[in-house]
Amino acid sequence: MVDLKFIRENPEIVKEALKKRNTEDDLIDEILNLDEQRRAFLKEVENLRAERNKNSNLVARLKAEKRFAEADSLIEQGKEISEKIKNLESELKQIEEKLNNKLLYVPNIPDDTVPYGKDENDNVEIRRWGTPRTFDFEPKAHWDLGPELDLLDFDRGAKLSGSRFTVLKGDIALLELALINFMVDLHTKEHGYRFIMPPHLVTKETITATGQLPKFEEDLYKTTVDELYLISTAEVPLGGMHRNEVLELKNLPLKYVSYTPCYRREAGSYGKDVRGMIRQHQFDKVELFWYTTPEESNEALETLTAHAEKVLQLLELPYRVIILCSGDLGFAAAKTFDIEVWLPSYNNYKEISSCSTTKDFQARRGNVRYKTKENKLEFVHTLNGSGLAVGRTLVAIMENYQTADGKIKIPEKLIPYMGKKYIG
RNA sequence: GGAGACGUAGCCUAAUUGGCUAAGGCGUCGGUCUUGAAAACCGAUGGGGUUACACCCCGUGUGGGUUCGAGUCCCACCGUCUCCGCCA
Repeated sequence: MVDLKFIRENPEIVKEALKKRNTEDDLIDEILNLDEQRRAFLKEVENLRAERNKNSNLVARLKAEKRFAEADSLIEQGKEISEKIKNLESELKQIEEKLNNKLLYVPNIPDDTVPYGKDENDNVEIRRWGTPRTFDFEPKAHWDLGPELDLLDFDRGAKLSGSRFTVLKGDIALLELALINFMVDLHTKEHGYRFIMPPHLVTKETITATGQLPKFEEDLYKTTVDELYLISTAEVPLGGMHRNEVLELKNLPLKYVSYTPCYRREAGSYGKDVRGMIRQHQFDKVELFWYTTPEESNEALETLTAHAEKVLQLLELPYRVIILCSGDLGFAAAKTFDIEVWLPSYNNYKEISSCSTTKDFQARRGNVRYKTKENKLEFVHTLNGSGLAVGRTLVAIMENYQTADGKIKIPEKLIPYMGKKYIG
């Protein structure tokens, strides 16, 4: 959530930010208008409340002095005041609800260092690592290789659950588990994260705090009976854990790593990545999440991104890092680095991690604060990043590590987790 | 699922049968003192309205209600604990 006060005082900056995101509409003017109405009503209500308070205090004093007749006449006056307050309050409440709802639809303001751009074509490459392998045979895409080796079963995935579901079988399922363990080990033992296993079903309040609701309801799976939402990323429970809490400065930064499946309806991605298991309704992801101070959050984004990159380096998978331009930035993010891994089947780099700072955007929505050295309560900054998307890592290994005789070599670092050097 | 107890500020704990300003402690920050620290003492320590101050409003799990007036009374919901039931 963007600070209402900030919008009020800097409407042009906020409008400009929205324009850079291609989300220009009259949202800001509506908010300013509602805010003005709200404050006008508030003033009136507060004056009446002050009058009521004065009145009832006087009643108490008169009664104590046994001046009952005078008290009775004040009680009559009090009734009238209360009636007025009641009416105004209900109008005020309606305005406030409208205002708050609008505020939840305002995306985060891009950081100054975010390049201006319209869409993904304007993202800027920052660095590359590794060199894509040159094959002395025709490499197969994972959607061919997987079924041929009876490791990926797209047909049965579709039979069980429809399109964009896949069954992982045998060694490839074990490789998925190995990857999860490998990533969690790295982040907990080398990078100092605390491992968290959160619920996968969360309340509306929780998923609103991280920014998936209310704007992206159509992308979420929702249970009907209890109105719980399936998480679309572990960012949701990790970012919701400290909702309405005050964190201790000495405990910051809090660094959490989590493994969860992620459930996404992928509404609006029809025709995108339809082959194979690049884009699924359910996929595993190891997620990194930070709670930190405003002073340290810029550097934290670099560190978090480096932690995600480390996974690819250890697996010796070529990748590049790009910074998202303003037009491609996610709703809650102020700045995002995407890590893209080399995929032979795409003959290109493909997103495997997205590392973002939301600054105080999520903390404001979730009311997560900390006490500064000066003893002030302030919103923390939150960051999140995939470390990594496990399914896509699996695909990258299958494609990049395939052999001429149609097998898959296991990356050096994963051999201890797999107990073998080849599968297939 | 059933029964009971409970929910107060960053934390812990008070508040006659509804009545003036939610008291006190701890922690934290600032100050006095000190070579430095501790102790002691003083002050500060939720949100909002007002350009800012003065001032005012709100804030006792959430939302309603009763009342001139609600931490206190009533209703619903959420959560925690205890016991019972069911269950991998």
